[in-house]
Amino acid sequence: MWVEAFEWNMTAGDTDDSPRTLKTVSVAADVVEAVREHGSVGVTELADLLDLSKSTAYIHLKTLEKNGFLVQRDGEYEIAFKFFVIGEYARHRSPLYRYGKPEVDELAEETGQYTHIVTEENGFGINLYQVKGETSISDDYQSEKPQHRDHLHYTASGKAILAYLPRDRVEEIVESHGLPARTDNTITNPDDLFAELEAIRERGYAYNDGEEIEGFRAIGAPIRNPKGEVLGSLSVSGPASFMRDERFHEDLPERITRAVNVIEVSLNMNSHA
Amino acid sequence: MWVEAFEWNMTAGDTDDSPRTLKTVSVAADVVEAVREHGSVGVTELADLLDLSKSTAYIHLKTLEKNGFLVQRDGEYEIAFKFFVIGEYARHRSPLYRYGKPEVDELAEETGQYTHIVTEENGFGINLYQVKGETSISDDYQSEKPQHRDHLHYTASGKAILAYLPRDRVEEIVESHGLPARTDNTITNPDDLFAELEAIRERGYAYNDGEEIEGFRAIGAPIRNPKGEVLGSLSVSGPASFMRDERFHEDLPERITRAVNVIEVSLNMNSHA
DNA sequence: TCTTCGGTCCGAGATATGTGAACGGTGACG
DNA sequence: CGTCACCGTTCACATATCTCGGACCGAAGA
Repeated sequence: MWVEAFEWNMTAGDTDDSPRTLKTVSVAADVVEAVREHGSVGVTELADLLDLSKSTAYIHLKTLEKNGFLVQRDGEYEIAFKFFVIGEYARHRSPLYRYGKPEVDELAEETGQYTHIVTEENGFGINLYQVKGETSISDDYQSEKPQHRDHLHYTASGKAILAYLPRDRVEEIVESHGLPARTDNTITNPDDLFAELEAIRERGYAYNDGEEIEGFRAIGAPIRNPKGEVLGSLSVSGPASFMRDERFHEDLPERITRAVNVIEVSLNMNSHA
Repeated sequence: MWVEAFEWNMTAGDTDDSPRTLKTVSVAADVVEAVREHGSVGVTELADLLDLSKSTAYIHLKTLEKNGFLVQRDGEYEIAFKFFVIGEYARHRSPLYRYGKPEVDELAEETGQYTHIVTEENGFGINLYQVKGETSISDDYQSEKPQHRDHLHYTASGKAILAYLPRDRVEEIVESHGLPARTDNTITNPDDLFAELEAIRERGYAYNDGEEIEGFRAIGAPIRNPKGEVLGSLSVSGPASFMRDERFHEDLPERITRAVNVIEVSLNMNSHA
């Protein structure tokens, strides 16, 4: 019996579902990530950052530049707009975006608050589209540093999605990404989370009461296909002072659910099935 | 004597300005490109597409998936939203976007027409931000298939940029990307282009009269830094019926130039220099 | 002028990559 | 119900390719 097969370098705990992967490409991915984190980097800087030899760092940067993923500005390498172009392509390809956008626009107009459409990828929430309503306060909230990828467990949209994902999928996500706290109200305990998700399923939509940002509330409802699979969610968020009483507990939920229905109908009609 | 070193695969004509590049990474880049072109691909399909062995195609797809650049949906691989996330990051990092957006919004509001902010990368125009004004016709124009990367020579914004790039840079661009025609009015001759660019410099802004889309006109003005380098451009476009007479020849140019000035001032103020 | 630091380039050796062939599962079709 | 065809997956091997250290070069600063 061949025990040798177990000698692998995988940082203990890694499930060994390992189709061989290309090391060079993974390094390149690390380079992109590093460049993104640091905004702009030079050759030596990157080498230190990733523990590569200068020559390796150099060759990687040059290759990524040649392929259009990085550009040099003032001698330093930066993320190229190619990512933006491809990203926009991916977004516009998504039916959720295409059919969701009009509803988001309308909801934002009506409520005057931040309105989002979110989907899930690799256990994170992707903020596919977001509109800042007229009444929305604080330009700096999400305007300078917009989070286009975020944890799912501390947003209304995220929880709305989690509530309708298979339980084992949620467990996987919790395990791999954890439940980091953003405020004192953030759910950080798996049991609490599952209870919350159950409540959401009973209610049909999710609340967020200061779990991401102190003083901010949100309501999010899942968008599902006929098979019951969740594709994403629609949510409205605003200051607690605005999200109160009937508006928070009746009007908005009703309005959001209606918008979701419209989106779901559009999705089904156009899903040539 | 090892002559073998000269056997290189570079498709004859390739200038051999060869900082060695990573073949594997370039293949991965090709894979991404292929997936984007085809929307979604399977293993065998990709192998045929790029003349790879099935196993190689497989390994590349898996690697890109593991690194988050591709996702599997219904068994086929697609572009992941990671591109969108990184792309949004790049966009928001750009001062041109940050300081240009408010002006674009305002201009679109005032004119009711499509308003764009464009920058250049690798000889192409990148549509950093675009708003569809209230009066803008035809939802399908650029709504289903938004071009976020386009040639520079047949748009007002593009020509405004070209006019203020160094001449040899423009020649490079023309040489590598050509001057493909979009309509009968598209400038397809380098000499004509350079004459046009000269006219733009004298005028201070660029016109587009049906060179991209029949019946569509546009005005674009360059956004420059104190050193005189062009960073991008601002443009308004609409149907010829709207872009006429004084509006086309005086009011709009004046209005756009004013907006450009505002942007330039913001840029300079915040360029901690 | 000398030093430092960053980017560029090279040869060599280790190893990660590309490949073809084989396997297993699934759906189509007779 | 059995067979075929197709697709994704895996393996072991030969070799092309990556990584690395070290050397070079030009610019900036002391």
